[in-house]
Amino acid sequence: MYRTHNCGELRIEDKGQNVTISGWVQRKRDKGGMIWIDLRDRYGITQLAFDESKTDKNILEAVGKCGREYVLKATGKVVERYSKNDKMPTGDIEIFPDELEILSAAKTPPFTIENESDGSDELRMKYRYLDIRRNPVKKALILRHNIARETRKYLDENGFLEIETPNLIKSTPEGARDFVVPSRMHPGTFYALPQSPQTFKQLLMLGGLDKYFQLVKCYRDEDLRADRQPEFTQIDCEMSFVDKEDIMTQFEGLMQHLFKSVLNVDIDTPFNRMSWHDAMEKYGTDKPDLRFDMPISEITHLAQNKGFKVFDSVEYVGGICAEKSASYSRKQLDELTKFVQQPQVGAKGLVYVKYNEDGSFKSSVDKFFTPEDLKSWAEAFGAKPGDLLLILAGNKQETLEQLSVLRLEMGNRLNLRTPGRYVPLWVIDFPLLEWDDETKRYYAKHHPFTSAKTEDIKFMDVDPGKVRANAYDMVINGVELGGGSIRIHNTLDQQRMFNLLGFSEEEARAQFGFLLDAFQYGVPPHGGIAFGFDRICALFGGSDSIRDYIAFPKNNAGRDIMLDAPARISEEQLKELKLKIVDKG
RNA sequence: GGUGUCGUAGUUCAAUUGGUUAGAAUGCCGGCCUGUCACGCCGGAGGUUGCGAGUUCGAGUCUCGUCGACACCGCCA
Repeated sequence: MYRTHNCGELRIEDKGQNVTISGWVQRKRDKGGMIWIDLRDRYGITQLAFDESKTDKNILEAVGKCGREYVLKATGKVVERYSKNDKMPTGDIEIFPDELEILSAAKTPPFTIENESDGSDELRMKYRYLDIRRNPVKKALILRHNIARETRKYLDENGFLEIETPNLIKSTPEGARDFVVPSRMHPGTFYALPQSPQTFKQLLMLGGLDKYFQLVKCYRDEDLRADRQPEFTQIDCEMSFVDKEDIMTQFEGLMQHLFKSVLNVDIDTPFNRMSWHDAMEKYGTDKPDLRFDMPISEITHLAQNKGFKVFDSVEYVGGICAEKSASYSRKQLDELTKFVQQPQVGAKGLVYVKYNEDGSFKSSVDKFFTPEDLKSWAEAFGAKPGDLLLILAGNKQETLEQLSVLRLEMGNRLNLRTPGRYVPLWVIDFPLLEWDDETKRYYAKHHPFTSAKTEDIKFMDVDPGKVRANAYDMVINGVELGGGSIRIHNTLDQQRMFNLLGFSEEEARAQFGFLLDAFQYGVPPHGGIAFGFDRICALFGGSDSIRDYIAFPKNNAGRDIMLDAPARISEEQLKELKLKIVDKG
């Protein structure tokens, strides 16, 4: 037997028991005469003690060999410590082993297995199995497990069925790039890995299953980000005989349950709602962080025709008001200017107006504007003495986006993005379609199965860009956690949608014939939502990167540096698949 | 596809802005120490400064290329 107890559970009450524990050597302290080993497993650390004058010679010899991360099995009596450690749960006791077995020797690990490791990200990813031994990584994976368990519990209790859908499916032209898998039995043809089980879950509704969910891997062959992996997990859900309100209420409930059961945090329902249009105008983004307000105000009409060419020559002038920041130094303002001028942000420059405590103004454009002008701006911003106005100008769309980035930066600098505080929001009334200038056609903003708002259907033929969708995104603290829609549920509307997207009837049939056929056999009105499970984990864990919550993530370039994947395959494999590599890049 | 930052002992970083033998901490190895728990003390080993070219009397430092890591833009219905 390898253990009677784990390394985290023995207490003073267990004094006198004969126990066996197994684990890894966290640390060895040789004091001369006395030697201690901290033995670690998933549950904690227990100290082994060895007395050079009393412990068996063979055991001492084995102890001498032990280095960090050796795997040991130790049997002995639990004794009360002579000097206790109140920082450890097991700090009152230790074990004097009378048997010790080295189960596995270990090379010295390339980085320290401590809460604050000395290893870089790259090194820790290469040796991810060692990294996982560290408490922060272990905790993140436990958090992920807890969120998964509570998701299943809530959805089960609400009548949802977890149903698996296939991973080898068919490539579709819309949306993200597909990962593709060659078929051996049908040379020259390919499966695609699903970007989401979208059509399957709709067919499950046709199948009458009513309420479906799945914790499901999805795959998108696009470039990575801190919050984007090529394979990721969704909480994918669909319901029948529901409208938008039913779904929003149901999944506010899920989120409320997760916050309460996993973090013991109370969040209020119903969540606030904001139209996509308002979000873009007020915050420059469709996923505003509402832990702080600092909305964007437009002052184009106040700032133009006063002789300042930069403002006169543009479509849009607007900015944000940072409270109590008029005392910002030249250096800080230069930093902000540099920040917005980074190519990633792309602003040409930054105009500031300090609304001083004494009511006077100091700005970078004093040459062009009178104090009265600046006062009118301050009023437009709702600014008070002591506030700092930060103003950008340019093309409207781009400037709003730049202001949204600047707003988040100011939120960070002013510590307004409080960790542990959660402000949920539904963003609704998304445009159904997006015009693409390059290909001169509309694309579905969400996906081609999303229905239009009834009152906007009249614009469908005359001004499709104006049609709003029955879609909703859940945003918490500026993170887009999930989104969904009420689906189209009749053949005619679906065909009209494919038409708008430029599909010929034949193309629509070839791609989605099974769905159009299915729609002829009695379709319940239905809709659903999908959450980024990894993002929920990162939000709950307080991290910006989902990699910390994935056991074996891919790096920035989509590689698994532990496996060294992707990799070449053998000539035999290629032959079997009837594939030929023409250009190795 | 593009932009930016970075790359120096096993590891994390430094090197006075181009100048002697590239340092520190930590880890590792050896020795001492009977109550440690980030133990302590003494000693030791450890380097093709990612790789390649160039400028220079002289390059870790400057230039170009290349490879890699990270963040972002494009992309992600």
